[in-house]
Amino acid sequence: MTAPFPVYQHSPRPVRGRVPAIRRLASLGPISSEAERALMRAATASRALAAPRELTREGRPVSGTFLILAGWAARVRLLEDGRRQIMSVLLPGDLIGHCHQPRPMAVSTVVALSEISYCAAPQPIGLPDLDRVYAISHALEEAHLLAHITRLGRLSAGERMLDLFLELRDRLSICGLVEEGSMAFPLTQEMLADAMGLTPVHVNRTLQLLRRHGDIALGNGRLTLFAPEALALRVGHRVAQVTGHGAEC
Amino acid sequence: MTAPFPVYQHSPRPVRGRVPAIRRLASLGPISSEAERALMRAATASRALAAPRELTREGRPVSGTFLILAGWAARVRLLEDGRRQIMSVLLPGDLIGHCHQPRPMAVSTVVALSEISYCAAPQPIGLPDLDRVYAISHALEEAHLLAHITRLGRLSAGERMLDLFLELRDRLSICGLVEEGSMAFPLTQEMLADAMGLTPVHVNRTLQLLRRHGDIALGNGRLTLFAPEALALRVGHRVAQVTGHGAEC
DNA sequence: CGATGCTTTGAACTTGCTCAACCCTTGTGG
DNA sequence: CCACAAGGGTTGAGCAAGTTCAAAGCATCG
Repeated sequence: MTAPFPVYQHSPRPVRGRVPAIRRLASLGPISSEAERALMRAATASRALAAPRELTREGRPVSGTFLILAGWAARVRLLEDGRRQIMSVLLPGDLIGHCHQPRPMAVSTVVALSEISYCAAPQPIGLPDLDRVYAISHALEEAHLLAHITRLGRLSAGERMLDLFLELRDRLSICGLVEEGSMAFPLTQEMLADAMGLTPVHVNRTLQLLRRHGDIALGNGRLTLFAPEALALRVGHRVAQVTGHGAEC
Repeated sequence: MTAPFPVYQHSPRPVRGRVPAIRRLASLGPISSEAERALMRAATASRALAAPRELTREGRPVSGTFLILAGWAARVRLLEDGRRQIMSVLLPGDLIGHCHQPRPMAVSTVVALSEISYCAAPQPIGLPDLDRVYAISHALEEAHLLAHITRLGRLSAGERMLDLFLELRDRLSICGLVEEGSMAFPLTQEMLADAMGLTPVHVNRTLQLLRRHGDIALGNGRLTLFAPEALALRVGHRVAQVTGHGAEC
């Protein structure tokens, strides 16, 4: 009962990468046990943040790089008239505010979409593995932005949903957070609307179609994708991945 | 008649940053004369590419980092059924394929939208200025991606157009390519449609509205924005910029 | 028990899409 | 010099996708 991630208590044995966030980072490239220890140590000093709270604010100075340990967050932009756009969804193992330069300002506002647990990401100084893994993570994040642009620009409401669900599934499964095609899914329909550039009402109707069509099950904070490979084919979903020996760019 | 950029021949004297691409990079941070000479040298070995040709192909190995010297290009994604999304527009001074890691693969397809002139970007090895400027350029590019996501997700057709036009104006003026609010604008309405997630027909009608409203003049390869500050206010346009002492991130 | 937050429903409406044609300019070959 | 093809740009009419507003349903929680 002392483990910080109750969801994973039932994991049979303490395997390497049992913590979802570290599991993700380790999947991006080999990391030394020293680097892994630094991550574990950082995760010890975790902080919690409740649902609609802000972690960083666009234009404000930030105190460092954060690592999400549990829960979902998002980079959002708010327009004057109240319209909101979720620019990217941040999952366990994702970094916030990482960059190679001294960076006094945050580019984007980050809000918690569910209760989250996060920590300061360990400095990669003297840990080249970590540096490399951070860079790959950053490259992947950019790939996700590109995917989101295509989604918003050229996919219909139904395609958009499925494509996003597939991406989230891919990313969560790396963390070990998908079991039999089913995953915890804390987004409300309103958040989905803000991510997809739709209205909540239309999200609701689109979800109903997808359910009726037998593509998904969504409710009670869980999402299940049925025949995800077939869905991926249908919407032309591509998996963002680290290719070959290094990062994409 | 031997200058590679005929457009700038009339410039009265050879000022520093006379070449648009170098002018942009120099605007991102101070660069040593050594770094600037490296850029000039690289620009000497420029290559040309005609309008709908590809510079890199998604998933293909790439031979290095390129620097756009003149003309417009774009990062595009093609869907199976022929839909196309322009994910970002690349202008003189923009880098292609820059990243900190060994990068065997291109993340995105880059096509020339007009006749372009480009060169290999000089290696920043031993030139920390250049390294920093490249990183800032990269950070700005990400800021543009975020802006594009918001545009596609939450702005109406008219707002989208104006917001994109304003961004392009900001970026071109850094290169010294805007004169009295007017700039060369090589995009066809079809390309605009692919960038904005609209159909060419709707782009046409939206442009007509904007013209009638006295916001813009567009034709013969030139775009003029009337009262750009007022337009920026109207659509809530934000200028992506490098803040304070370092890069955004 | 009422309040709160999320989901669902209906009906009218608007924005943007589709298809199809036409126009205009530019360049090319007979 | 003209004909014609090709690549934009423009127009119209009908349609589909997504929005708006407003209300009701349904859990959970204090």
